[in-house]
Amino acid sequence: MTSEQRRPVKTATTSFAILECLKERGPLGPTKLASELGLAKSTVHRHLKTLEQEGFAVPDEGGYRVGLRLLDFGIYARNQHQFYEVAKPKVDELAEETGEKVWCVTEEQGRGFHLYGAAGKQSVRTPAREGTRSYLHQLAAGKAILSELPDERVEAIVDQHGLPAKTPHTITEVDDLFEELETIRERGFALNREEIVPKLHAVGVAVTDQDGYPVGAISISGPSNRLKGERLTVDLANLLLGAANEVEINLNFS
Amino acid sequence: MTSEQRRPVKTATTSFAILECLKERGPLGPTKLASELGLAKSTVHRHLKTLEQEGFAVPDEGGYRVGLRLLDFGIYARNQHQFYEVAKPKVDELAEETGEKVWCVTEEQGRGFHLYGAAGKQSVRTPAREGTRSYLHQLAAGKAILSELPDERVEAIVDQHGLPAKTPHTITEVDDLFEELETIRERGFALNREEIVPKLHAVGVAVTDQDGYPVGAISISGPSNRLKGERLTVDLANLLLGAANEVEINLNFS
DNA sequence: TAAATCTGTTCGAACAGTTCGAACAACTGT
DNA sequence: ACAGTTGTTCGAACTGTTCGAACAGATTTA
Repeated sequence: MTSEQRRPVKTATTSFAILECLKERGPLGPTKLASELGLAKSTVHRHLKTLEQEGFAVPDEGGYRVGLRLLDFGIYARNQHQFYEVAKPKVDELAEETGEKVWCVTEEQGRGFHLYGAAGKQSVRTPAREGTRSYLHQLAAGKAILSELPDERVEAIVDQHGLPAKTPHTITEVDDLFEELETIRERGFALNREEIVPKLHAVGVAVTDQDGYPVGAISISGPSNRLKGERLTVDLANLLLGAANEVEINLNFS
Repeated sequence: MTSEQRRPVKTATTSFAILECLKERGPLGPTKLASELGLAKSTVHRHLKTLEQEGFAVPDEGGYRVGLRLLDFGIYARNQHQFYEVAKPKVDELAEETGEKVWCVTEEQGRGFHLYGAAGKQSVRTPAREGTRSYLHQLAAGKAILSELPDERVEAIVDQHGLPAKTPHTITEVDDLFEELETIRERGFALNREEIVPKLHAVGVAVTDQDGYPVGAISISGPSNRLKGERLTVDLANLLLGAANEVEINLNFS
């Protein structure tokens, strides 16, 4: 589907690489960026000035940082998903009700994107953040989405992105994944037990449109000693199933 | 300060122009984009494929749209501002308390960026959105920020961006602007009376750091027939002044 | 205080990469 | 089935990017 491209626009690619580097390694100047990316100082300099003119990079003490212009684009991208605006109030509600961290996640290009998260009173800090891109098989919400996708789509996604591991519990074999997806389809919700972060558990339920295609998923995550047993697989799971169902109905009338 | 650049990276610029066009004119294909931007179809096609590979553009029915990868960058850019995380809870609180729309805004490259907004119960819909970039002189929050900047910085900003009008009430003369800023400094808060949207009023108060430099501003906006008289210039203004003061204290201890 | 060592910036030439148009393939709708 | 549209591929011309070296400015060291 999204196969390798023959001739990407190399110049644009380096501009993006610079932005990526600014995001990953904090504020940097031309010199450090150049050595980091294996480019000439002057080349990076010219790119930075262009990025600055566009508002995508901003000079800061210690170098350049990612500019707020990108927030404009990012928020716009999020608002395009009607799933976001419908799910958001439900996510807030669930966070309030459960006290845990609640996320809504959607799929794009075979990856999971954290659209919106709400933190309940006793919620723990996780590496996830709004906008974060994750592998679908490493998320409860992601597995819930995968379970509603046609098998050939799942295969294409695995082909493209693989099944990289984050912890010893991450699913890394295709057969295991399909088995897991079958289980999820049977019981209606997905579980995540330390598959992305040690000591972190989660439940996830997919939200589908009228055609049964998954537009996203909602998940609740928290410490493994609190999210276990019946609380996880009955109380929270049922809460989520109800919420997802409501979102589905609201989606069909908007 | 940010003067015209001699030789911008033209190729990168066209990639950005394509993204901008996708944001402004909704999903488009290579053909329409090409005619819109005055480029060859094949050129746009190659750029789109590159953008897709990077996750910045995504194929959709009817063409390409802006990808969620940009949300990742945008949210990161927002999180870099400690003003955001400190002001956010206060903005929520003010929205709850007043029932109106409350924003926190920061300045970057002489423009105002809407970092975060909360909608109170009776709040009205405005063109602003999270991430939106506006001219500082058209916003209550923006004028509050300008009032705390050194005069030469204000002059540089006016030089660079001008004083474009949105309504007949927008300030368009430099002298008027400086007079207004002086008034704002005297009374401590900024007012906006239909200067950006007809029938929309707002109050804004700047938040400064230890050195007195403005890191942003908070504003309350709503319909002109509700935000007027003492409610606007006494009740809401005092509420904002208190909130801004709290944010300033919290900023100094984080 | 001056030398030394960073960093960011400018410039021209060589090369690499982008741009364009035309031709082809894949769809859509009539 | 056909006409009109859109998306895609390809090679050649040329424009624009890349690089290294040299300069200026700032910061640190002796």
